[in-house]
Amino acid sequence: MKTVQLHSAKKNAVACHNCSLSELCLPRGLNRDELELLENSINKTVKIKKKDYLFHRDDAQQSIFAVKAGAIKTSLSTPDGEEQILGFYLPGDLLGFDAFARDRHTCDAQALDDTLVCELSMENFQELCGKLPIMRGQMMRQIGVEIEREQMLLLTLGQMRTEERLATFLSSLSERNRERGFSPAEFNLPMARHDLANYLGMAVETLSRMFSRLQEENIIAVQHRLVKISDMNRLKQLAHHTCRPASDVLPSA
Amino acid sequence: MKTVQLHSAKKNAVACHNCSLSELCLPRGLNRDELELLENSINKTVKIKKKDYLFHRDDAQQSIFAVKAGAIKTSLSTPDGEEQILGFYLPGDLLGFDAFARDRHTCDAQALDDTLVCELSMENFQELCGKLPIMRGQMMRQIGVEIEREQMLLLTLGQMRTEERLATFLSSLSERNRERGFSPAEFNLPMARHDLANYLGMAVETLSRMFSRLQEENIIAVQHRLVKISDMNRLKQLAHHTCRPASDVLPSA
DNA sequence: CAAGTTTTTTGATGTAAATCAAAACAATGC
DNA sequence: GCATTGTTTTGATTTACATCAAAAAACTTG
Repeated sequence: MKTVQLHSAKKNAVACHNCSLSELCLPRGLNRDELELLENSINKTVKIKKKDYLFHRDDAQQSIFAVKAGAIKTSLSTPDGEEQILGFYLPGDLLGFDAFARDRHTCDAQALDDTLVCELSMENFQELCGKLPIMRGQMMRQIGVEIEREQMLLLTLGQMRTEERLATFLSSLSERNRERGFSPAEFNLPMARHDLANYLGMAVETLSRMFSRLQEENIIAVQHRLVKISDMNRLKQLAHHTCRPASDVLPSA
Repeated sequence: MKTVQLHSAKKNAVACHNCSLSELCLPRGLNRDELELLENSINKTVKIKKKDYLFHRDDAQQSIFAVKAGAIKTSLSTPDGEEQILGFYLPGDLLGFDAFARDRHTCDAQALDDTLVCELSMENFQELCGKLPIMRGQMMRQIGVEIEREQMLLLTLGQMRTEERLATFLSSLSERNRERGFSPAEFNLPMARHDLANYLGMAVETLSRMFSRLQEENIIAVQHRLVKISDMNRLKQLAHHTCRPASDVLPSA
């Protein structure tokens, strides 16, 4: 349960320009020298075992991380032990921006599975941002993605009821898979029910019931962590049109 | 209800080094030339009337804004017209970072009252970030503040009961006032009940009942938008869930 | 592969908060 | 001043979801 020792393992390194995630990480328009500068700045393939922490709340910020394989969850916890999961980070996602306010992380980051990450030290991050405007733009874009993600979750927690929350989650995970060239209709959930329920602000029992409900309605088929979406249209309907109890059909004023 | 025409009004400008918010905006350690560069980059005192929009969702990002007087709310809305308020921006707060992901704003920003903002165009923002590492650091810090703020709200919406949510909100507004040299025990709420209820993810009626409850318990006294905190300890106890950094030391078990 | 542990699902019941309804209270205009 | 409109509070009722309880799967481990 201790934070993993980083700044290690260069073995098994894959150069950025060969990495399958390069389209996500690498800005276009870097010349040879700039690319080399970037490659030399990154500590490749740090390994984190399942349930180990990438960082803890109040840790001094060392780096920005990019997930290469596996999955990370970030969470805040309260003095009395309640936690709120803030995000799930899958291959291609960047994390660590939370520490910008105080140079210390504001949340915990724990591996949901054995995980590989690239590490960009803050020192190198600063240097890259100073020297390469393109890299700075790319980083700003990633920060924007982080802010947008949190805003969507706020909308979900604040306005939707439980079935809609799950439909929204499944729908956006499906969309994400599609964007990355995986099947949008069939995929494995990277997290346990407990974590997903917490993330979506509901009890595990409620989440389970909502899975059952979507299954009964023939919108999805679930077994364990495998989800098959059989009626994408209806799923997206549930996710988009908030089906208010009484009047779903409002006369357009 | 139209987005205000900006890039105007240099009249009534107050130079940055004379502005009462300078401690919030200005990084330390800028020399004469650097300060001048900053001052020339900023379009001062743009006026927005109550209920006008500073920007809309999908607007191309023109600028980063700093609130000088008044108040701004940002919100997301769903296709069916439900909205979720994401944040309230008071004097000294910066907003506009949401657009980093796509160069377009992801939310709406509306004035809750007649409001003054400073405007820093993205062009100048980029230039400052490139030329002045100190400014870049300051901006990164502000982005971190934004991320942290959203994370706290996620915890609030996901884990707390309604009374706790209100207690947390009042407690942190009080804290904010204290930090800025205003009374932590007596202040005016900058927003209507409707907006606060939405922000805190509850019905207006519930919010009203929670105000009444806190008043019955002699923790606060409210009349309209004026709030007096009569028992700060008990308020903070109720807001106990909230994890704040170093300053928040709770003496009780 | 049986025995234990953890995770997930299903069922019964309780409750916090939403919704419905209306009064009290401000703000605005003529 | 009184009517008009919008905001906030209070009360009665409903409900979506949490909680409690336990069975059923699914992973462990000897």
